[in-house]
Amino acid sequence: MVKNRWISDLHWVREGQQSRSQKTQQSLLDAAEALFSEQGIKATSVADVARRAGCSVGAVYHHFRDKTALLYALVERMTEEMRETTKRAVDPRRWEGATVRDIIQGYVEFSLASGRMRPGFKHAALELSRDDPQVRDHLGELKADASRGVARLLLDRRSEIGHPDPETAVPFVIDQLSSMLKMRLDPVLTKMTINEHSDDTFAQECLRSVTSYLELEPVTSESESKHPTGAAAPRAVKAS
Amino acid sequence: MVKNRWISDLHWVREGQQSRSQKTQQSLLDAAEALFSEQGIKATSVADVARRAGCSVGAVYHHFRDKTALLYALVERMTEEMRETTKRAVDPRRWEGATVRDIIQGYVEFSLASGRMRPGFKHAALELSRDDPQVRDHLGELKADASRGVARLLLDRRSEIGHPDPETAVPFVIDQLSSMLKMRLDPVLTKMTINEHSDDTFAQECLRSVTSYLELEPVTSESESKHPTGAAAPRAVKAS
DNA sequence: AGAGAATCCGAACCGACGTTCGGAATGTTA
DNA sequence: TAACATTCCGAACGTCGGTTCGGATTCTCT
Repeated sequence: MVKNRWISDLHWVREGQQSRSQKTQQSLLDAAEALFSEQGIKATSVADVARRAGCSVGAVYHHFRDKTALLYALVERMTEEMRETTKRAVDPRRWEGATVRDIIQGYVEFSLASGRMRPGFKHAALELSRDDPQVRDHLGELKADASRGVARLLLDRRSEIGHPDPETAVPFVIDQLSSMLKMRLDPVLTKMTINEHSDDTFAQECLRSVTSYLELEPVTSESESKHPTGAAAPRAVKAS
Repeated sequence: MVKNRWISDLHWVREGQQSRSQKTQQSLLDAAEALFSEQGIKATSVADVARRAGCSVGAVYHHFRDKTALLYALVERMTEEMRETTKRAVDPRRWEGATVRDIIQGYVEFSLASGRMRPGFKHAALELSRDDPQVRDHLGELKADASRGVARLLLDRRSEIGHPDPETAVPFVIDQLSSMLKMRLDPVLTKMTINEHSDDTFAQECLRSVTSYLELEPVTSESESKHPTGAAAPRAVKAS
């Protein structure tokens, strides 16, 4: 007799008793993530997931109440990761001594690099958020958190900013940058642009745009390359 | 006996003989467009379309070879419209005497206004282009055409531009603007921004950003309000 | 009016997919 | 090893939606 106990907070995911259970649960999640990101959510059947994970449909339903529970578990897993990553990335201590310019550059490079991880699944999550307002708000809040974090970093350096109204300008540039990055990172949306520059010139032009909009003082030789000292900020993947 | 003649160029849409036929074909297209934009493509069944159009499933299949034919016909209808609209919008004669600033402002206002027409269906078309590379390229080319049109208008006025490399800078700003506009216009993506300004301040800030990036000369009283003289450019819908 | 074509109807068909369930296989405990 | 729980299997079921098809209805032309 199976104790039908679902972990409500985790959206009807069963808590395994044996180590065997955890292993298949992970492989199910991995398989689902891969398939959802490759083919989309609706196009992936439960049988597909089971086959990819090397187990049966029954096993899927042993672990997850239904197909959407699998989805929610995946979204939770992903957002947890992202929350951690961005939390570290916008930690003020990490950016001590950095200029606005450094931060912007780091933001662009970081977004390009991290945005290219799990691109398909991020898209699948967005697909899910079309129908599910709860997921939409969840992801929106996550993104807004990150943006607010960067905004705080910049506003802490408002002495560098010549724009008359930094409270308006800073959120604006951040949205500006993240919009461009989203377009650039989405394989479908990319087709909608006319820009075909490498990541380097892209980052450079972003920097130039922000510099002039925020009216930062021009670069002096000594204020250059003030990247944070500790763990280096992730660099953009070089375009081939 | 029905002559089974499909119009291959129009993706297996039947050419009606009687006026009655054309009427139901139109109402089918209208119903499909409404439903696709409301619920998405996959979530809309053929029976739904038939019901909304006030006819039977059989009628649907009398006019369209299959469900995707209906889709293609709709995409074709939409792109035809868009092509016309943008062609008129970027006509150089329309912008005689206009400054770079005028054009940017017109572009933003125009995009805000036209982007809010049929938002759902545009999204559905994007959804379709996920799976169908042909549609993706088609829409991409359409968008790129528009962008190139605006770019040409701006490059024709390169004497106003202080940026050292207008060939790079102009496509960059256009992608920048269209990215922001896309985010602002997509109900899901909007959740991903921290900016909650009205259309007016948004347009204003866009203008400011572009002005400083392209290094345009500051506004003089006489160069102001040089909007095209003929048919007025569509204005942005005022935020309530 | 009447014959033949065009149009439309909707019940029936069919495959795909989510879900269930009885039992087999595997692990755990005594 | 015996008894019991956990985990897993996969055939079977029900639903849903795209598609088909034979016949009813409407139109056109003479």
